[in-house]
Amino acid sequence: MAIAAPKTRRGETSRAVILQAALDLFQERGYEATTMRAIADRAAVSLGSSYHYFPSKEHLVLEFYRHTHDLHAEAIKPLLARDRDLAARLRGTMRAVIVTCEPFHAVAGSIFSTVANPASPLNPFGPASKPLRDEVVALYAEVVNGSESRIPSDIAEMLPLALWLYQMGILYFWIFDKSPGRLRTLEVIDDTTDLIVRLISLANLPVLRGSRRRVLSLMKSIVDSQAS
Amino acid sequence: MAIAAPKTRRGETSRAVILQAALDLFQERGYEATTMRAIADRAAVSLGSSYHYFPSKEHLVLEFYRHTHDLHAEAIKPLLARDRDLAARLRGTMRAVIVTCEPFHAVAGSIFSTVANPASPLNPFGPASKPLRDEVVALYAEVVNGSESRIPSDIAEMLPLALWLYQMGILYFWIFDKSPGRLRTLEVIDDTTDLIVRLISLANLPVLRGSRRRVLSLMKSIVDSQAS
DNA sequence: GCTCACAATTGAACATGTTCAAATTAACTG
DNA sequence: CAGTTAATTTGAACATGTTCAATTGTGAGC
Repeated sequence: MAIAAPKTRRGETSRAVILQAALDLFQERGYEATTMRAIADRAAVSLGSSYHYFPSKEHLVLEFYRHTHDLHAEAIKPLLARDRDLAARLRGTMRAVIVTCEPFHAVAGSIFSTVANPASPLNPFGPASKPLRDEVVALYAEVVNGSESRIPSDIAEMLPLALWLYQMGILYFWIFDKSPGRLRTLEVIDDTTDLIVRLISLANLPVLRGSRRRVLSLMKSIVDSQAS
Repeated sequence: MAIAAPKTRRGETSRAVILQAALDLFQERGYEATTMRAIADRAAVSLGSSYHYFPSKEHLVLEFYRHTHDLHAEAIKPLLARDRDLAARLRGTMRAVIVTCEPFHAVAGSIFSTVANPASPLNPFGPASKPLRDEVVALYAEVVNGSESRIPSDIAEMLPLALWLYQMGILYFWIFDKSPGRLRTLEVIDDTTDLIVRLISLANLPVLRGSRRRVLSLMKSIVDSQAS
């Protein structure tokens, strides 16, 4: 799907310059307001050329998404190297998500809806976004595994995927957040990360064993059925 | 938002005929494949006329959504009148959702993404969809209140809204469900409704009191902040 | 029945995502 | 360096959602 990799020096520059123009314009004007013609103009390239490297406008969004992920991964490196407490790691990671995305808040609505569209091959569960999805899930695996908390293996197995979903939920909330400085989202992050860590520790209680087993096997079966 | 109510006999017929054409075509060909021109053609009306009654193609989707809700509400009436067991009521209601929507499965992806778009005024949390949202939440309130289960009032207060969200989650899963007869979704419904009922009853355990309070106050604060 | 304000209707025009066949340029081979 | 192949670039053409000024129909008040 990541069609038409450049085969030439010139091609590489073109691709890069188009992508940069798109990222800039998305940020300046938002997604809908940015036309493919405007992107081509700013990149000093013809309309057709843009389509040579990016099969659709949506594919540029996917690149945008990747861009923010890279920023995010970079931003939390120190935290993950330093802190061993699961709650702190999770909280820091989530805070970094929205801090990283803050410059794009105005655009994020369109981005999100484009990516969430089940009809699009770019949707988060589809094949086209698998590479990026795997990276994000791996990042959460590191958040979990690098902590000193001892997490039961059945939970640890599913947790990264669940946290990836959780991140999407937080982002969706953040998109709607009209509070000054998006402080509301930060509060929600603090509350929910605490809650998650607490629930994980509670999951060992005998009364919760049954539900825990059900939840995990449900998640597992869902993941498996999607994989096929 | 529901712009331009017909003021005339002729106007009413036109609106109805356009809507019917749209619903039919959405079902026959899917959302994207149905052009506004095709709708106008089938309705034997000009392109401009369609826009007189429906400000955009998305608004036709909202009508589509309302249509399925009405079907659903009708379908579960007997169940809600008969059965008093919460698990049964919830399970039946959810099963009816996907049975009702089954004819539209092919279209549902586009519908969902259109409606989920945070940038659209039609998104489920926005003002334009409030009337319908209120109806759906009220329906889940009836599911809960009509049961014989004694549900703590703090939970009962939030539950209908939570179930509305849950329904959207199930629909999202169902859209991706490729299993024959969408049996996978039915299984997931059975599992999750059981789980929900069980968790509600567990919520009275002393160890869970803290988490329960946190979850509910979090939900409440989110709802309140959205309302303003 | 006449008139007039307003509703309803129309279709051309516009903006924008996308496609494609043709032209141009780069890279490689002998 | 000449020639050939493949990558790149181009801009015109297309489809479709949307807008709007102009036209036509309708019904209320006299």
